[in-house]
Amino acid sequence: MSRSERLLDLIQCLRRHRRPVSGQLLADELGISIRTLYRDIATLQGQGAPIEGEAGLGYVLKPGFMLPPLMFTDEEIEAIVLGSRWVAKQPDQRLSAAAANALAKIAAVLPDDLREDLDASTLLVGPAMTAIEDIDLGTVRQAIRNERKLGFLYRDAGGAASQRVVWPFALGFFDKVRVVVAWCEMRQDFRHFRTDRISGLDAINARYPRRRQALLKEWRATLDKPSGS
Amino acid sequence: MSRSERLLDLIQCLRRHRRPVSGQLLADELGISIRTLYRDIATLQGQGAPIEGEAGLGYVLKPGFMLPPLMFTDEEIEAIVLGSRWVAKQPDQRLSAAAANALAKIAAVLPDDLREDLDASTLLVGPAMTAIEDIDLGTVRQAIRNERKLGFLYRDAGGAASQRVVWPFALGFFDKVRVVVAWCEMRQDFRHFRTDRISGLDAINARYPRRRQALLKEWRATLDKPSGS
DNA sequence: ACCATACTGTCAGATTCTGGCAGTAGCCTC
DNA sequence: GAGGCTACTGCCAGAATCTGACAGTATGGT
Repeated sequence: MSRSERLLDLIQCLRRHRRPVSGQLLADELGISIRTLYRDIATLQGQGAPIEGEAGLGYVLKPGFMLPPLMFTDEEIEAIVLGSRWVAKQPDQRLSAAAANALAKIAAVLPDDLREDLDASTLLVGPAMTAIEDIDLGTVRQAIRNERKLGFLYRDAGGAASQRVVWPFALGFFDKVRVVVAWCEMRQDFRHFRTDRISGLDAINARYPRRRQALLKEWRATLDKPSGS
Repeated sequence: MSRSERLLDLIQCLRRHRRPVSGQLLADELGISIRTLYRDIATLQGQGAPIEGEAGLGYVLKPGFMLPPLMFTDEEIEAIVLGSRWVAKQPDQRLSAAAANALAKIAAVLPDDLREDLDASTLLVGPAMTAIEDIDLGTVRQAIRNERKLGFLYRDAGGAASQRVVWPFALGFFDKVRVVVAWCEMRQDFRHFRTDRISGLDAINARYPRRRQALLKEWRATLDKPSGS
C-alpha cells in the first residue's frame, strides 16, 4: 500500500474511534510501527487535518471531512462556487459563515491565476436574504444532527397557537421560508413547521427514540403516495 | 521537493501552456528526467486528472480544477452539499448537471459511512425551479466565459421590444428570475436583462473589446454610488 | 521515408521510508 | 510525589521506493 493511501486509512481509523485512541493501537491496525505512525500523524497535521494528541490519553480527530485530491471541470467548480455563494447569503449565520470558509479554503490552495478566475467568477446570486424568523437555525441543525427533541410554540396558518414537542430530522430551504420537517408528538404524525411561525425555541436535552435516517426515509415515502386525507 | 508537491507543480505547468507541450519540455521545467515525467503523468491520470497525450504532439490538460487533499468541517461540507443541491435544481440544465456531477465525485471518494451521512444530509431545498425563460442559459454562460457578444430581442417592463447587441459579463440568480448583466451597445451603458424577457438569442462570433473582469469591476463600482438618474 | 513524440521494460544507483532504540515531557491515578 | 501510560523527537541501519539512463515499440505529422 502506498503512503498516501495509508494516510487516508489513518484518517478513517481515527474516525471510527470516537474516543481518544492510543498511537500504538492505530499503528497495529495499520500494520506499521509506532514510529512511522507519529510521522504520518505529523504529515496529516501538516496538511491541515485537525488531529489532536494529548500525552496520557491518545489521539482524537475533530469531526470533519478529508477529501483526497480531486479533479473538477470548469462547470463543476462554477456550480460549487455559485451554490456556496447562495448558501453564504442565507440567513442562517453559522451555515453562511461555513460556506464562506469553504470557499476561502478552496481559494487558498489554488494557484494564483485560478484564484482570480474564482474571485471573478461571473455567476452571482441576488442580495442576502433577510431573516424572517427570529429563532436560531443553528439550534435546529444541531438538534437534527444530534437527534434531540425540540420544543416550541407554533402559530399555524389560521393563527391558532399550540405548544409542540417534535423530533426534527430535516430542514428545508425554500425561496423565502425555511421549514423544519419533524415528527410531531402531539399529532403523532409527520409535520412541517415554517420557521417564521416558530417562537420560544427550546432545545430539549433528550434524544428521540428513532434514527433520523429512518424518519427521513419514512417521510419521503409518505410524499410519494399522495395522502388520502 | 516531495513527489506529491511535484505532481501539483506538473498540473500547473500543464495549465500554463494552453497548446500541446512535449514531455521533454515539461521534464526540463520540473528538473526531472523524461522517464520520471512519464511516470508522474501516469500517476496523475490514475488520480483522475484529464491529461491527454498524443504521439507527435505532446500533452494537453483539459480545462479543469485540481484540488489537493483538503479538510472541511462538518458545517462546511453541509454548506457545499446544500449549495450544490440548490444549483442542481436551477433551470440551467448544464449547470444543474455539473452540480450533480460534483456531488457525485465527492461522494465517490468518501468512505462508506461518510457517504451515507452525505446522502442522508438533512438540509433540503425546495422543488426544482421551472424555467420561465425559453433561452439556453448555457449559451449565455459560454458567451461570458469566452467574452463574446450576444444579440437578442428584449421586451422591457413596459412591453416595448428592441433588438440589442450586448457584452455579457455576469449572470445573476435571483429567487425566480435570472438576469444577464452586460454592457449594452445601444444604450452605451451597463444594463441588466431578465432572461424571461429575452428571445431570439444569438451567439455572435465576435469578441468584445474589453476584459470581463474589468467590466465586472466597473459595474460593481456603479452599484456602490447610487446613480443620480 | 523521416522526424518528433508518446509510451514501456529493465536495472543499478540515489533517495526516501521504515522500524527499533533511547530519551524527554505531559497527563492521570493512586 | 511515585508510577504508569502516552505523545513526541533524534538517530541510524536496513528495507522499500523512486529516479535516471538506455533500449525499444508505436503513432501521428511533414
